[in-house]
Amino acid sequence: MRRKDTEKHRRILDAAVRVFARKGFFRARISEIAREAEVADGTVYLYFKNKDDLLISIFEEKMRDFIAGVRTAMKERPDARFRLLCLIERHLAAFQADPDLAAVFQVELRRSGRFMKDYSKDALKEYLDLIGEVVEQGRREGSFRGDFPAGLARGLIFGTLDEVVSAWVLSGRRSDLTGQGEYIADLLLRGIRREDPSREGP
Amino acid sequence: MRRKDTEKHRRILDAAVRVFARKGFFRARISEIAREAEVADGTVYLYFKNKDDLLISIFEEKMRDFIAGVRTAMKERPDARFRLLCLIERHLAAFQADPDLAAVFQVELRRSGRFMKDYSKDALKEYLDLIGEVVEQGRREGSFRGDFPAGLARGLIFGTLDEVVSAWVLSGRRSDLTGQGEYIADLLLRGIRREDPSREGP
Amino acid sequence: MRRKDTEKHRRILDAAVRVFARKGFFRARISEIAREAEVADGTVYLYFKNKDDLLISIFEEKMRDFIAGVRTAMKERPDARFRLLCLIERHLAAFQADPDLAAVFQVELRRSGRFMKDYSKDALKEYLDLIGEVVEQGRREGSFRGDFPAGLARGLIFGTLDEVVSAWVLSGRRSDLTGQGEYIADLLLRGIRREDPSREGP
Amino acid sequence: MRRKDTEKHRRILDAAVRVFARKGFFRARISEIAREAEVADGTVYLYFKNKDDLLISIFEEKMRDFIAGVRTAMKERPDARFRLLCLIERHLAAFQADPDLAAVFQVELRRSGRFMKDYSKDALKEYLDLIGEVVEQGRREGSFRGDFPAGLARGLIFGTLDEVVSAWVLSGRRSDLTGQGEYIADLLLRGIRREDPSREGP
DNA sequence: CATGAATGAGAGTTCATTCAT
DNA sequence: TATGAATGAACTCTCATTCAT
Repeated sequence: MRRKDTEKHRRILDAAVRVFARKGFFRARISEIAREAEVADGTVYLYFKNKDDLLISIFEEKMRDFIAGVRTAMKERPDARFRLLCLIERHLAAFQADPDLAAVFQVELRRSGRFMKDYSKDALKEYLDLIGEVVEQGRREGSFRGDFPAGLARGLIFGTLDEVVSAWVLSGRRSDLTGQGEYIADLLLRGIRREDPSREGP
Repeated sequence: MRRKDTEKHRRILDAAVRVFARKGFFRARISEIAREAEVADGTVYLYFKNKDDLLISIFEEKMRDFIAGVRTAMKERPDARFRLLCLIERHLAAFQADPDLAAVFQVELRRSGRFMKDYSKDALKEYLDLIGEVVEQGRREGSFRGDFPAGLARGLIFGTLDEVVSAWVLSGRRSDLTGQGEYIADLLLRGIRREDPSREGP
Repeated sequence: MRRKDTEKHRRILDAAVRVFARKGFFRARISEIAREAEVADGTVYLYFKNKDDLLISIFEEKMRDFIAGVRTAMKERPDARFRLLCLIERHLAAFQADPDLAAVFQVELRRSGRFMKDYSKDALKEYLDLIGEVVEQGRREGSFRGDFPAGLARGLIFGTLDEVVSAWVLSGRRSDLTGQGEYIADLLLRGIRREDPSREGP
Repeated sequence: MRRKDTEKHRRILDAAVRVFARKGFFRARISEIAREAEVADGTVYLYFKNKDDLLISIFEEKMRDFIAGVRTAMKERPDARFRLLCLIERHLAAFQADPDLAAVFQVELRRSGRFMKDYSKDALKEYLDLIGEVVEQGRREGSFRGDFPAGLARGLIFGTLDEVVSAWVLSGRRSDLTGQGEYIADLLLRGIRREDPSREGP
């Protein structure tokens, strides 16, 4: 029964992502999400409080899974620079693999700042914290610069990734997103890595 | 009477921009737009066919004014490179000056591709044509490269500007948009200008 | 100015008959009536209190003209039987000559008994009285039977005519209405005329 | 659950008949129909597409029931002449038993020919076909004349019944409708029956 | 847990009527 | 008088949400 719950919950959430991406939040109908999830309309309300909660849950649950995935993957890479590269690649890959999710994250969730501000602070903050941890580690290890606020580096990294994905979504998701990972990593690392002292030598 | 018509039309359109930006298209209520324009609900329908038409009209009328402004300003600058710089600066300045308009253009109008595809082709095409004219001029004058499709240059210029503005809107419209004009112009010109032959000399 | 008033009043009333016949009372728009009468919307309200009043006025004014016409025509025919024939023929001819008016009288005015009951009693009563006068005259002259209530004869005559016209309207106004006058007159007269005593003689 | 569906559907339809008869189609409010059917406003739209569909459904469903009833009753009467009498009596009785239905059929449904022409052709045609079948049978049996188009007899029968009911409705539904059945049957049969050959004998 | 029929608040829109010009 | 732009009440219809089964 537990498993069944989880499975139905997941089906509804995934159906919601597809319908929100296809129709936009307001044009999406609960009945259409229910039909696509192959449950009754009322069942949606056994798993989610209301339509808004469905949107927020998409954000929080997908973020939680994503963050957990990034943490796991990063464990295998001790070096902060590689951990950052890993994070960047996973960020891009996650959206490239699920363009509907990308549409919902980059467009629907931003529509009215209310969602981000009122409800979804925690999941976003956890992601920002994860980025912050990598930056902090890089500083401790001496590979990242320490001469500017750590929050700035965190914002730079997240902001760049976010803008790249938004541009990709708004441009019709035609180009290759993951292919840009290396360039972005290179660009970002040039900005935040400590200048190689060996280059300064005589 | 003519002036009054125009003035009320303008008041409703501007109120719609504000309300659409604040609430999003779907959360916006005709009654709120009417109240903000200080007219009766029914008056909105004397000037616009329906709620959708209000959104489309914002696009078309603002675009028309913007394009007319760019054309006028460009007349004073004979050189294609300066004309391009002028266009870039005006594009950024227009949105910076009216952040609500930016929100409507970059987010609301994209929601369902239908608007752009079904209704607002003409106004957008006219802008793309204007950009195309500048490219064409630059090629005739010999200052722009001619070794790739003209449409590509046009798309590069519009796409870059559009992405920059979208990123600015989605990031909360905090940064300075016009300040980026020179960099963008520099970047774009590096891509499309003809290599200076004098630098290749002995 | 008096003439102008009258002329505009008439134009609006005639336009209303046409539009009511074409669209039905509820689908008819004041703006359409005004356009068809070539006056401004507001002008309609200088001559009629409101939309209902327009319908009632059609009934009352057309009835008044019709009754006046019947009275004039009847004066030339001293005999009650010929007067009745005259009335019948004019009743049918009036509607045949103006099918739009027929549609309004037989359908729109009946829709909700309210009009007939609340507003238009007088004009209708005057017509019933006119019929009653003819019946009364026939009785005095000895040509009509006197052995049943006068009101019954009046009702028989009006009811028959009304039913014939209604059937004609509802059937699409295709057949010839006036052509039925003689048969109707014959039918009615057989019912109400005094049996010819000469036939009873030995 | 099936029974409940059917029962609510029926309640709404019957309430609509009453309210349409009382107020006319345009003055009738969905909210009033809902209240009279003891359901919520929205429930009306679970069973009927819109207000127009409600009117059309009244026609089609009542016609279907009526036609089925006539067919059943006619089975017990093998003779075409008695079958026609049966049809006439049921036609009149159906409306006499439900004067509200009569008002809707004879007045509301005719208002704008659109309903009859665009939507309700099938149900009406089925009734005309039923009448046609009786005429055809009478001809085969030799009791009805065969020297004029069959469609004419069908039109005569339906037209007469329709006019009689319309007249009854428009005159306030005061008189006895069913009582006229025999006269109407007699009248119609005199017109379409084959002259009795025995009367012609020597 | 699951269902889906029922609910009813609330939206966009129309159009009879008014009134400043 | 005549106008027609402006009004806003009132309508139909949608759809998120509930709850008896």
